[in-house]
Amino acid sequence: MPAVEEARKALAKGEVIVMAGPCEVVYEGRGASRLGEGERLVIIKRDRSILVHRPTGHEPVNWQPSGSAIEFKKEEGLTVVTATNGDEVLRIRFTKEPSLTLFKLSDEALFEMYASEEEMKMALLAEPSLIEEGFTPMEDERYVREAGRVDVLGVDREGRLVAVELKRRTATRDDVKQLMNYLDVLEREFGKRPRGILAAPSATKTARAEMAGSKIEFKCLTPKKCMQVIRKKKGLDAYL
Amino acid sequence: MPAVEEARKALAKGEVIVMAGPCEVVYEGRGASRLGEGERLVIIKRDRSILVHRPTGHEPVNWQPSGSAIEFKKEEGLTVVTATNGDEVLRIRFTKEPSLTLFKLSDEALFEMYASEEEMKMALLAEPSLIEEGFTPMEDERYVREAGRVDVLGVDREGRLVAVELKRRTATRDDVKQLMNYLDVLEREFGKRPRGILAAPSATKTARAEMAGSKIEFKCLTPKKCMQVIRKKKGLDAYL
DNA sequence: ACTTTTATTTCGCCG
DNA sequence: CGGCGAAGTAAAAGT
Repeated sequence: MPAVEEARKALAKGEVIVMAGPCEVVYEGRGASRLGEGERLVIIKRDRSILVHRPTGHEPVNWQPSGSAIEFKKEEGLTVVTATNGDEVLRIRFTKEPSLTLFKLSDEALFEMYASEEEMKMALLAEPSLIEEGFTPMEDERYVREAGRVDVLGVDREGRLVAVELKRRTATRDDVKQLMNYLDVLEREFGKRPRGILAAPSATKTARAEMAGSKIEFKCLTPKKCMQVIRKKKGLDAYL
Repeated sequence: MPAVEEARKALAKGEVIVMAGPCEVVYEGRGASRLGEGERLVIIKRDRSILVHRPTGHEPVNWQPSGSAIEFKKEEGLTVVTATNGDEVLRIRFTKEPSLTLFKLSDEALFEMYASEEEMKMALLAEPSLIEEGFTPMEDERYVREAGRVDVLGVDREGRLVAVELKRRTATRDDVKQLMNYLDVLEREFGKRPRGILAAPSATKTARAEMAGSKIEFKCLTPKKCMQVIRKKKGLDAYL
């Protein structure tokens, strides 16, 4: 079966196609690019995204996102692949017949990015100075009647009660309000309003405004930093 | 030959390796990620960059840039690939023996991004209003003694001489200075200082400051826009 | 659906 | 070499 036919069928069957061979590549769309003859890998995925990879560099030299219209043609005896997405066109012209490798891949797994909020808390408990010098955690996940759970409850160097709310991504105004809720309940319980610290990699503008108006403090804490602490801790544990 | 051995040799020979099979992927570095079992393509290039591609999505789910330390191992009978780059580690554990496809690719071609400056000039000559309404090009690449060449020399709607300098990328202060040079020479030649227009997709802050201080005008002109004009022109030519 | 923000951003130029 | 800005940014989250 000719390579062009085989590729069309494979794409229809949802297989991933890898073509390898000498080709010229032209892209025109938001920008424009030209790539002279050379040997590359062309990868076409089942969602009709396409990648052109040179033998070096971890980024594709050209590509088209998923949902592109992929066409396999023979033009003057040469195999041509075009991928059209709106007014953007990628055209790959193989100057010699490319090799064709097909892969039937099944992949339903969940991709989890970043350290989890749980891991961030572990890091914080292992290294309380991530919040501030002299911070001492007292309770992990303290249950606050009606309001829910405070991530970490502790005291600062001057003995003041501190409620810490952790977020693994940009903190929102809702997160600030939730922490305010905890502070309200804790104030009634202890007779004195605790400090409130929202620890997150960043905060939205509205969240910052809310914090400014309610005396809640912000502490920048990234999952990355937490991962470093956890790994350091692990390394230490392994050493001891 | 075992796949692990074969992969090592291929990498040493500068070949591009494509491994396909069910695997689990763990990344820890600037961030951290976990990807459960599923079938993926793993591409290892000769510059020791590595990509993990799921069957959909045009971006790799995990990767490591060029210059990573790539290791192929057998652990408890399973093939494991690790790529280490500084304190970043990518680990791919194949739960079944992966297929191994090797590609010997030679690619020395130049990659040209954007429309060329030449193409931008063609567009401008074909559609002078890209500069401003009433602009009329008079000379293409006018040689200015000692100073070099002005991209386009023309007159505006009020008959004033205009020197246009084209850049396909963000204009720098040096570009402004070059245009000023042309203006100086043209002023001596014509007895009157021409208008100077720098046409580029954007300008650096320093370039903008230099323009403000030297009465040089900026006209935003993108390669994309020029490509559109060229294509429209081509379409018209084909029609006539 | 549109806008804003993030990213293991990457990449290039500027200072 | 560090910092800043753009990218055919892409992709996710907020509005």
